[in-house]
Amino acid sequence: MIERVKGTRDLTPADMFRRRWVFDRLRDVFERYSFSEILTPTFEYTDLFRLRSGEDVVNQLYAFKDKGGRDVSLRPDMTSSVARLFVNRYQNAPKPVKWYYIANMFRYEEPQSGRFREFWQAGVELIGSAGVEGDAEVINLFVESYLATGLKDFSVEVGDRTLLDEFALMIGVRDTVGLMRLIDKRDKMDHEEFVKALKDFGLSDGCVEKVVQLTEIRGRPDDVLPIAEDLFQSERASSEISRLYELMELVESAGTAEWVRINLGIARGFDYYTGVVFEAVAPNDLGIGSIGGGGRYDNLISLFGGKPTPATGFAIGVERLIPILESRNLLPEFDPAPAVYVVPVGDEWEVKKAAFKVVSSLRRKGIKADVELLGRKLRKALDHAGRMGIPYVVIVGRRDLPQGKVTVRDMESGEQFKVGLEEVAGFIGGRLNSNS
RNA sequence: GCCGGGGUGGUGUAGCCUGGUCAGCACAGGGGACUGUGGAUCCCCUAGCCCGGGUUCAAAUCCCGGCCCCGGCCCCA
Repeated sequence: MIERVKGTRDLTPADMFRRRWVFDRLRDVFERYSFSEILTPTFEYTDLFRLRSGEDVVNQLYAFKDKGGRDVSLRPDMTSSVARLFVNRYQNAPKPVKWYYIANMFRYEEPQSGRFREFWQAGVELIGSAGVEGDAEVINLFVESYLATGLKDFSVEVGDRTLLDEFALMIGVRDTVGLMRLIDKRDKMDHEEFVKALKDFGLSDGCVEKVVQLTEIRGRPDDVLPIAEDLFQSERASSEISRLYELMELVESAGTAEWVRINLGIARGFDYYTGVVFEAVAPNDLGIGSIGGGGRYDNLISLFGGKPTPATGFAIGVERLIPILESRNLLPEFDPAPAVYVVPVGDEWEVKKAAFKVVSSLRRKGIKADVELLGRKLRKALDHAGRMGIPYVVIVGRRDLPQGKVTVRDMESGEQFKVGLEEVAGFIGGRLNSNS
C-alpha cells in the first residue's frame, strides 16, 4: 500500500470544515484592514531562497531539478515570493502595497509537535511604509487576527533587532547571530544553564550580567521600556526605544495594547529582519511554542534587486493555531448531514426518476439534500437518516406517485405529510426557515 | 542528522515478556430477519499482525535492518 509522505497530513472533511472556518475569519479581518489577497507559485528558483538566506538553507528546502534542468524549490515561506513579485511588477504601484495570503509552505525538517513538512500559513505583507505607523498597523492586525478566531488568552511579544544589534555592539560580540540564538533559547533553560551557556559562548562575567538584564526586559511596556533606556546609551538605541514608545501609543489607540508585551529577547533568528520583530504565544500543554510571528525587513527588496523599499509583515502558523483553538473549544462542530434525504422505495425505474426529480428541486432551492444511492430498503434508510440526524426524509414510492405526491416525514416528530411533487421543495424550505 | 517511545481490520484494543487453537473483542460500515415506516434486538458479511531479512519444525510474538507515527535535540528562512 502507498503511504502518506512523511511529515504531510491528510485533511478530513471535519478538518477542512474547521480549517475553513478559521480561514474565513482571518480573511475577513485581513480584508477589513484593506489587505488584498495574492498567490504566487508553489515553487520558485532555488536561488531566490539562497540569495536571502545563504547556501545552508538549501538543506532545509524541498529542492529539485525540473525536467528543463532548472533548480527549483517548494516555497518555505511566502515573504521571498512576495518580495520577488513586488520587485518584478509592483515597484511603481501606489504605496503602501498591502497583500495577504493563505497558502501551504514546505520545509524539509524533522516533524514534531506542531511541525510538519507541509504546513499552511496565513500572513500579510505591508510594503512601502518605513515608519512606526507601519509596524503598528501590522501588529494591530496580528492581534485582531487571533481575536477574530475567538482566541483571547495569548500575547504578542515585541522585540527589536536594531536594539539587539546595538546590544551586541555594546558588549563587543561579533557573532551577533550566535548570541541571538542563545537569547532566543533563554526560555528553554533555567537561570544557571543560561549563564553557563553564555560563558561557554565566551562572554565575560560583566557581559553575562548585561545579557541577563536584557532578557529580563519583558513585560508591560511602561514597566520595562524605562529599564531599556538605562541599559542602552547609544544614540541609535535611544531613538529606537523612542520608536517603541510610539509604537505602544499607536497600539494603545487601536485598542490592542492589552495583548502586546515588550520582550527584547525575541530575536526570530533570521538575518533579514531589521527592526521591530514579534511573536505570538498562547499558553498550552501541547508543546506548541509560537503560533505566529513577523517583523520588519527593510533590506530584502533591495537585496532582490529592487529599489530600497521598507516592508513589514507576519505569518500565522495554521497547524499551530488550530490545536490551540481546539483545546479551548473555540471551533464549531462539523455536521455533514443534509437537511433532507430522499428515499425511493423499491426498484421501479419510475420511482427512481421521481426521486431524482425531487432531490434536484430541493437542491435548486438551496437546500442541502441527499438522495438514497445504495438501494437501501425504507427501514434501513430511515434508520440511516435517524443516525445521521437528518431532519426530513422524503419517501417516494408507488403508493403516492400515481396522485403526483410524495410523503414528507419530519424525523423528529414523526409527523408525515403528503405533498405534491412540485411543492416538496417549497414545503420543506418553508418548514426549515420557520424552525431556524 | 541524533536520542527515546511506538506501529495488530476504517477506529480503539487483546495477544508479545514465557514462539505452537482458524489472531480475540468492541465500535464503525454493508446485508438479512422485516419487499412502504427509524436510532432497539438477533444473525451474517466486509476488513488486520508496517516492510524486508534472520533464528526455529513453527514468528504478531525473539534478533537485525529499513520505513512510518508520537515526542525531544539540532535547526527553524
